[in-house]
Amino acid sequence: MGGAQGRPMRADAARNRARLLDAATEVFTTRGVGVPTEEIARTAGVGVGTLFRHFPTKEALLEAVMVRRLEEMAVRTARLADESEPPEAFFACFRLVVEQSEGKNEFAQALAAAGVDVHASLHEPTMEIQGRLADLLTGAQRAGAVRPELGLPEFLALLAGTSRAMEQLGADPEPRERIFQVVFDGLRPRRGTSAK
Amino acid sequence: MGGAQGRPMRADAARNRARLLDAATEVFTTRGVGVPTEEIARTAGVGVGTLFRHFPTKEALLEAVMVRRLEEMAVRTARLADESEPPEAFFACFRLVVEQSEGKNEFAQALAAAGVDVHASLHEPTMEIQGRLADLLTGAQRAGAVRPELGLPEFLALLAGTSRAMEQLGADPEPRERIFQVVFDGLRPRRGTSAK
Amino acid sequence: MGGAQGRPMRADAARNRARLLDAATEVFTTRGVGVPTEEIARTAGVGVGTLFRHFPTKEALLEAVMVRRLEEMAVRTARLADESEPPEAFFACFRLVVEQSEGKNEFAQALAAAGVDVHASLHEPTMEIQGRLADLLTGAQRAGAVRPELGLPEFLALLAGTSRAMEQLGADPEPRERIFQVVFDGLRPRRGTSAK
Amino acid sequence: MGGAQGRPMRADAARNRARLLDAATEVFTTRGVGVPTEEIARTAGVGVGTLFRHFPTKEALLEAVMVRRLEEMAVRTARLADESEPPEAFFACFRLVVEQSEGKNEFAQALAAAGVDVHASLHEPTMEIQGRLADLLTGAQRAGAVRPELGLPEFLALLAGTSRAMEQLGADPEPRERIFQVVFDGLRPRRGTSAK
DNA sequence: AATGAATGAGCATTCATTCAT
DNA sequence: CATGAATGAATGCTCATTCAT
Repeated sequence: MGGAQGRPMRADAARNRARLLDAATEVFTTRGVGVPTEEIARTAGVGVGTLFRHFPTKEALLEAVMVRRLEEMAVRTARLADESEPPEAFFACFRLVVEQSEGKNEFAQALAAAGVDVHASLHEPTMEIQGRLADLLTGAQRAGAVRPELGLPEFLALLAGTSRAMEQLGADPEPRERIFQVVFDGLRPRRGTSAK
Repeated sequence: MGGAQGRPMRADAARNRARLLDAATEVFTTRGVGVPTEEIARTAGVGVGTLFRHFPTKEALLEAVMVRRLEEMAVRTARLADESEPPEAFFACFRLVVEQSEGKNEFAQALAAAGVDVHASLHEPTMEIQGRLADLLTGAQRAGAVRPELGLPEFLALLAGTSRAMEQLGADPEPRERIFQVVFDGLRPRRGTSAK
Repeated sequence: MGGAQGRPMRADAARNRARLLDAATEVFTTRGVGVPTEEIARTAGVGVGTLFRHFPTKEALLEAVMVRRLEEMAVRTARLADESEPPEAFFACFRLVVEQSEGKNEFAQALAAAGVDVHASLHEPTMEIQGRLADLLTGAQRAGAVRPELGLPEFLALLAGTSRAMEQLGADPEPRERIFQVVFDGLRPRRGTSAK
Repeated sequence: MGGAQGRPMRADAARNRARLLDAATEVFTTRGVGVPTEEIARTAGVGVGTLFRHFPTKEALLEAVMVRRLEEMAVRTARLADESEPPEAFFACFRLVVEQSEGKNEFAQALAAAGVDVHASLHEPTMEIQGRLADLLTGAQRAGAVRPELGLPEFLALLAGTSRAMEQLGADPEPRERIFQVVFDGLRPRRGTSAK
């Protein structure tokens, strides 16, 4: 599955598609989803027509950007999960997802505003990541590293929230690290609770 | 200060202004900042002309909505801070601000996207709240209830992030409470650290 | 019924609406339905926004133009039918409809291409005119002035066809008159048939 | 004259040209001249590039379609004229032209809208048919079967108009026949006139 | 002061035509 | 020669803002 369509797509077409995705990611992230399509095309170094040949709708472009980010995240999450043991993998993936999600919040809102719910093409990678995160959560909880009462929804909400906090904080690494300390400490089981 | 212009503003004008603010708050919060001004006017039961007489710009209306929310928050924060002692006041205000901020995130982004930085009229109430929050933070830190290494920026970022997490979580109180538990526990000083 | 909406519409708004209809009629008739909306607005002396305030769609404008022509035609047809006796009224209305329909053919095609069938607002005046024409036809047939085997569809088709012929012929009255002679003579009952 | 360029055109090129003409005839007739060129190419089973190699312009394609139809009509008209005597030939050709012209009206309008007048390449076959029709008309008039006062322009206008009437009427043969009866009877000389 | 009609710059999208593969 | 990706001018429509009533 994945990119296996009928024809293999011409070299230049593939390059333009990639350029458009890169440009859109960059522009949407830094300047918001309100930027004119024409500007995205210009940033990618192609004409508007090309943009609309590859993505029939501005919304479709937005979606494709998100799908790609989600897929990348899925791959990296999977790799991290394989490399380390449950508790470490859990926290490493938490960091990864938070950092990869920065600037993506607006996308989701824009998409949600457009269609009734999240689009079909987003569903698959979303589910894949969520499944992996659910496994990491349970693993870390079994290992006693994370409070057992937390469910997947709270975990995902914490990811989104931490990402939002980072957006507000800027690039300076020290304050960012302090935010992670707060959240990670908060995730650990309470002494009294587990000890009793 | 505030609305002290030359004339005291006619009664019906004041009522229209209030209606517009209410309508804008409602509409922006539930349907986003992209809603046409005309619709806000209709919701308020006035014509567009009236809207633009009171707020010279859509952005100005957005700003006024935020100012009002911030002012309300300042008042309620002040009351809370007076009623209880530092550590309790700190956590109570944290809850208050988080709950009052839900749905407001998009506003801030829209405003930030428009002007270079936060606008002048927002500066005053923002400063007031921040000042109060800063006091609460230092008070709680002195009382040993909050990690001493946290600065105001991290605190504000945590507020924004927690609010974001709540937006994602919906209205069910139990998961929301678990989020608060995580963040509040994370805010407390580490055993080892304080023991030294 | 008819134009009786809630409010009576401001004077300038009514004038602009009329101007737009006039301009659209003129421009669509002489240069086809492909002309940009902007040009119609310019011809009417208003901005595009005004055009779209009055007619939410280019197609809606097209429709309104046709409705007005049909309504005018209904009125004039009714007047003619009242002034004269069946056979004369029939032929007089035939001429009238043919002359009023010139240039209108393309409209109908454009509308038909857009929606599946003729739009709701066109239905009423269309039905009114068709009803009147049906009455005229039967009246003329009873008076023995028109071949009895002709149905309403053939009659309407002949109207459209004669109008088309006139479009091709230009303004010179003599050839036009000869076309009418051919069609009118052809409409009369055959000797043999009526003699029986 | 005609298609006599330098090279005789490769076999596959000729086949593509024919396919394109067929596809264009089909598509223009059934769905109007507004259909994108790409779709015509797809229908023909070739790429757009090929279309534009054979016909430098969409308009040129339109023209070529009409030329071919006119040429076919010229051939069939000639054959009919040879097979029968003046009056019968006249009416047979009238039927033929009317039936062949259905759906073609829009083409002519589109072409007329584009250039100032009918294009050069259309001139030759148009003249040929018109000459033949003129001969048929005079022949039928000499034989006393058609009103002598009718000129070629009126005749052509009647052809166009009858064709338009048929378009409106649909495929049911009985009403169509009644239209022909009306027009043919109308074309015959008036008793009183000829009796004098 | 309130109203809502008018305005027009701005945007997403289409499509005839060109050109690299 | 064929292909179909690339192009960008053109178009219908929206919406913040102005202004006549």
